[in-house]
Amino acid sequence: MPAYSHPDRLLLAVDCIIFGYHAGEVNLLIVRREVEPRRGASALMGGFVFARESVDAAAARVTRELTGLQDVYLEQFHAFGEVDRDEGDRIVSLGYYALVQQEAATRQLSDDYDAHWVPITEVPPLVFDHNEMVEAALTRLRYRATHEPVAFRLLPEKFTLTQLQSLYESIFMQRIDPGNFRRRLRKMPYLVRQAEKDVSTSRKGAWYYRFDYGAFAEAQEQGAEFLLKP
Amino acid sequence: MPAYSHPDRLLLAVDCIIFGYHAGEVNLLIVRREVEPRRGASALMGGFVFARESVDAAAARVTRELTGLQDVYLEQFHAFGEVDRDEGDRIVSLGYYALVQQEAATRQLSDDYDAHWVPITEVPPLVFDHNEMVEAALTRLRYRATHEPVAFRLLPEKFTLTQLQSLYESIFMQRIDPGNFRRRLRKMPYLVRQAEKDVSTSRKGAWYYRFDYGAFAEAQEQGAEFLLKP
DNA sequence: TTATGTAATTGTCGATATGACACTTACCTA
DNA sequence: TAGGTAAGTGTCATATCGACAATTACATAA
Repeated sequence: MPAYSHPDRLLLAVDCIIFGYHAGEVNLLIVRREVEPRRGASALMGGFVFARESVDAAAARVTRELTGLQDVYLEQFHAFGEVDRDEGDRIVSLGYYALVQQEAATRQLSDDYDAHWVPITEVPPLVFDHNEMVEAALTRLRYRATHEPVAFRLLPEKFTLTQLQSLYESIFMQRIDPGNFRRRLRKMPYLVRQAEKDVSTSRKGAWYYRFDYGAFAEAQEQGAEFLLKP
Repeated sequence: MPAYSHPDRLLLAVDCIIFGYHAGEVNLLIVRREVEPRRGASALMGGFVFARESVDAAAARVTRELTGLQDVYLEQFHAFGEVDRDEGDRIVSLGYYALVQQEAATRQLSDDYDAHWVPITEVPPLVFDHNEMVEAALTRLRYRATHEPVAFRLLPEKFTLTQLQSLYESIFMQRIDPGNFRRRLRKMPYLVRQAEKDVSTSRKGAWYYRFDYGAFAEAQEQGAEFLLKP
């Protein structure tokens, strides 16, 4: 079989869709391309997969290079492999999306890439098929945020239920009824109320909550399933 | 950036998890490996991605080589990229699952690969991480079959509702209440009853149905969403 | 001191969906 | 013609849902 005897070797890359959350909006971290083709254009942060590096490790490395953050939540969501998707060499790219705490990432942001955050509602034209990648990443994030408690990665340790609602409104780009949303939250024993309130946005103040991963693991063992629809 | 100046070139493959359905069971098409390492062991059908071929096209080609079928439903579901996943050269592999009509595929099956069907409940040990791939493919298939009308690809043109239920029972590996399942089906205007009955499994006979893709497209435009839970 | 406004939070209620299961239908065969 | 079996429908208590009203807490203005 010729396919096996003389296989072609290809360039394999990862592109990282890095999501943050700030002031009621989910944002996307984009960079200015440093290499030809399309040098200087807006793009996702990416990099090649090395021969002795797993693809997950490559995504983690690329994310770390830009944000300085370790242990970031990363999910691979799709491989993009049209022959002409890149304008130069043929490159197959694995799409990963990352969920980071925007404040922490911004603090350690590398200066080498001219990176900046843009709201996901105002993503500018990006190179190649990167806009398509962002859409696919959002689609996957929406699914994941509904079925797994991953969205909390975008929030600080302590957050209010109103913040959580705003986050979901931004992810799903739709308004959510506060009463119904909180009814769902009230049934989650792993959302534990803290002793303090956030008094920055209202006179009454909103209770801080924390996601208790231990309690969640316990609930899961009892057969409970996370489900949080917008 | 050294990553860009001297990128490594890798072997990129596709592996196809080919599902069929026969006699109440979802089956998996596996082959005997023709090349080292692990020549002769059971494996998924796979092949390398050529330099001038999209990854989707590679998956379609590999599926066609084995089954002789064109226009097969294929969905890419995950890229497997651990460094040591293959025992020989380092190969990154894209997982695709295919839904085929088992009878049609079996009729045209290539003799070159010693292929045979095994029930998904009795998948033997496969080479490398191929068992993991099968599990991941099933997980994705379960999601897709719930939210999109793809499972019909596994059935003949005309099928009975009991057959459809058996198919879903096999995909989800759980018993389904006939009354409740049929209540869901009854609300789908794009499932059209034919004039004939299948009298092979009961004295009463079961009405044949057909999935009307035109009617489904219409329903979708009206905002209807496909949802069929087990 | 009290009224007022606003965000936070809880409660209500009719409509709809769900799971468990009983019931009916059609038809061949003993 | 009685009985068995798969096919197919109906019932009902319970859970869930969306829409929206009502209440709470508290700082500030009057």
